Amino acid sequence: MKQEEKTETEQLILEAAKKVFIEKGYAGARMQAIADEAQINKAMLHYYYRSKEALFSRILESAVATMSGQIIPALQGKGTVMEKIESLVNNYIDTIIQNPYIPMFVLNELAQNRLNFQESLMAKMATNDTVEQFMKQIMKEQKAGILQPVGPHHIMLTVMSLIAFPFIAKPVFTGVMKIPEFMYLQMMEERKQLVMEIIKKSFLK
Amino acid sequence: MKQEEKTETEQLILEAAKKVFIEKGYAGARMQAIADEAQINKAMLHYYYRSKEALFSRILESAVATMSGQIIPALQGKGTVMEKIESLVNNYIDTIIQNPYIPMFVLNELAQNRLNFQESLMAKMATNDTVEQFMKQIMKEQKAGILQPVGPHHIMLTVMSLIAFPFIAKPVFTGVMKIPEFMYLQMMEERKQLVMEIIKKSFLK
DNA sequence: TTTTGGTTAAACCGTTTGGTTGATTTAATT
DNA sequence: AATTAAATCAACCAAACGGTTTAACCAAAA
Repeated sequence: MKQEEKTETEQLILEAAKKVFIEKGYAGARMQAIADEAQINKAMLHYYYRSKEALFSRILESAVATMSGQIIPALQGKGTVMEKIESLVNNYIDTIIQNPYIPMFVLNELAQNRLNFQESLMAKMATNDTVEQFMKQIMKEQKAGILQPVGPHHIMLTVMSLIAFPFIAKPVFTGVMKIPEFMYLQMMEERKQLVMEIIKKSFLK
Repeated sequence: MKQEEKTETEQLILEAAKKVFIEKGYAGARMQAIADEAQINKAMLHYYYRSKEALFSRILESAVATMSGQIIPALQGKGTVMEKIESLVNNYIDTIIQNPYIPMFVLNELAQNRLNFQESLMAKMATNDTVEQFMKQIMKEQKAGILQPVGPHHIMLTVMSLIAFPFIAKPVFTGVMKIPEFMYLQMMEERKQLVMEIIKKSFLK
């Protein structure tokens, strides 16, 4: 067996852990539940990943990678601010439709700040000035009279709000308001266009 | 001692429980930690509130009451849709500034749906048709040509996104982006005006 | 004075937790 | 066929958990 590629069991564990950790959170997740989900023995979890924390940080990092993998490329390279935001909105919503629980998961861990997750994220951001560059581009286009003179932080925050919150609030729709799954998905698809209209009307001069 | 009003200890317990539950979530919260926070004995927790679940549901219900106490009144009575939204935005942001962890807490519990929290919320909504009435008002103003013809769900979702998400993302600002607390608060104050501008530009004809 | 109810600290209980162990099976190598 | 190392398992363990009980303490009410 090659050491480079993961064994089937390792993959099973990762997928099971992802499901359980995202569903229950770190404290609520049980190693036995992960083992059951992966249909393996509990000892295997510790055989492949030393501890609950080690396994968890793997899952958390892959979730962050999924998110930043959509955000960073969209904001890089050429193109106007609006073009980049449009790319961000489309890519991000598509990605999250397939992993709807990721935003809540990451924000939750960020809030609890288990073992300095905040600082490790900060370090990752520092080595990559994409966001900072994008903010500078916003200010440049504001001076050029293309964009409204609104604080760049507010613009970023607004975009993220419009994209991410609908997924965080998903249980409100499917659970409390009893809106069926397919209708919720349809709303999220419609949202790409709506969000862009909102952003353009709000921040374009 | 009067039975109607809570004893000092009961209040101490509730406040300690609120802090610990909101900080750590249900699974992560420890009864001993709540007792320590309240500076009382662990036995007292069970003396006043029978179990962890009972204590937790008290906290959860009060959090929901705080939120719906701002949402429901703002949407009732006379006034145009925009006037109601403006009242909602101002009241809600003011309330959440003082309880910034409530939205995350409630949405989190909704996502995990511990012991049918979703259904109990749904029942509470059904006995109060404020939201439904407000949606009808939106459609009426759309037919009257006051509002853009956007799905009422989208409008509600957009408003909630713009209001609630910045608080859910607070750790990103104060933790990852190292924005100081006072500057974050200042942003939230600025947001009342900005959010209304965005909503008016987006949904008013 | 006696009684009552809030309060405390500590010991205790049954269960569940993350984690370990040693033995056993599997699969590739010689 | 013999050897070896990786993979898997059931059983186990110490610690921590929510919750209970006990016994003593105290202030106010009866």
